[in-house]
Amino acid sequence: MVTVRNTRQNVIKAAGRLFAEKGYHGTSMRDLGRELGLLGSSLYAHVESKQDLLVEVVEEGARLFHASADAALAAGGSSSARLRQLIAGHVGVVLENPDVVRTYLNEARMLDAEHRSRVIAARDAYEQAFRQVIGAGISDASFRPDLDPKLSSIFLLSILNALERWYRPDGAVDGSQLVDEVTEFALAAFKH
Amino acid sequence: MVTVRNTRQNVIKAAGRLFAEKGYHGTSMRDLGRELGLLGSSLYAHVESKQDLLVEVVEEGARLFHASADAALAAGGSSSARLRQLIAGHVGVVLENPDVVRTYLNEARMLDAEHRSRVIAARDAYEQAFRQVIGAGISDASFRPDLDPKLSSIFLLSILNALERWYRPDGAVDGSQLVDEVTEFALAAFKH
DNA sequence: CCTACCGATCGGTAGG
DNA sequence: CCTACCGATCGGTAGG
Repeated sequence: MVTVRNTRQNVIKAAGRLFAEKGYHGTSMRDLGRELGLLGSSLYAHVESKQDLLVEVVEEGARLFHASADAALAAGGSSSARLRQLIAGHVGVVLENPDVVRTYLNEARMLDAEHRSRVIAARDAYEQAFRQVIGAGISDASFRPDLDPKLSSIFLLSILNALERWYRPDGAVDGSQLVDEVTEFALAAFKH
Repeated sequence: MVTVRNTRQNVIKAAGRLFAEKGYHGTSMRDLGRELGLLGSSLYAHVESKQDLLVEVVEEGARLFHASADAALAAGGSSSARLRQLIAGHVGVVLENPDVVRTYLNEARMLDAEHRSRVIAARDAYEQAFRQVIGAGISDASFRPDLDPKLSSIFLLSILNALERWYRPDGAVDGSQLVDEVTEFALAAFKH
């Protein structure tokens, strides 16, 4: 049996796991210490505060989604191709980082006002990427003209953000099928 | 200035408000007492425990959605008419009971295992109502034949359950417009 | 619904 | 990362 020293990074990772599972306020520093094999008070050698841990996890979530949207838009292609990339990227972020994503989506509201408003700004920017691609698809007649870019981006993101609530990788649907199903559903709603 | 005595019902209502806003674990009995103008300890004249309050709020949420689905299916009509009723009913429940719904959707996982499994069963039954109507719509050729009833009911419910996260009644979209927009989006995804 | 508490647990610190 | 704490707050109770 090997006993390994913890790093700041794996403390943050374990915090994401517990925040996702039991919520920020439902997780004590002693819970987190137990998860890592040390005392709650020892965590302060790695982080400044409990809030600090939440900030780190949530900001990682924001970075992941931002990077995904960046890559999707940089890939170029038709508006529907870019929309497909946005969807595939989002599903990938959710499936590969379930704890970070759950904390990002459900616990960000527990942040202090300053950090929370930065998260809201990041989410708005992310939603703008979806809205612009949908708007472009309407302009070039890929999508139906009566589509509302704002509402339809919210509806699509509602589907994508809810994945964390029900999708289990050991179920009947694998990751690439999931991308296909969400994409087909969205494009069916968007087309003429 | 009048000082009114509290009832069990308005204690539960205030609990829903705070649980929705700050989360179950983020709300103390003293917070709730302050909200009602009494001491935290005085709440125990109305309820047995803090968990008891969560149970009451969450079970009310389950009842509201159950009643909505019941009414929608009892109204009869074509499969797409029943789907419209399910959607309108769900939106109505969310808009008229935002605190109860937010607690039902976000805090039910904080319940003890026994109550939580009952909530999960109630959600499954509710999802079944959507799934059956979608299945009927596929059978009678109202909806496209390649639609997956299970996944498409989840996608539609994702949109409906996310309303609590973004919709504000003082915004640009009113309740009946919201029903129309969600309905149009879903039916566009379902049609041939 | 208040007074007066209870033991347990919370986030966090000093010093090593 | 541990020892040994700290004051504050937690859910809850006895008795009125």
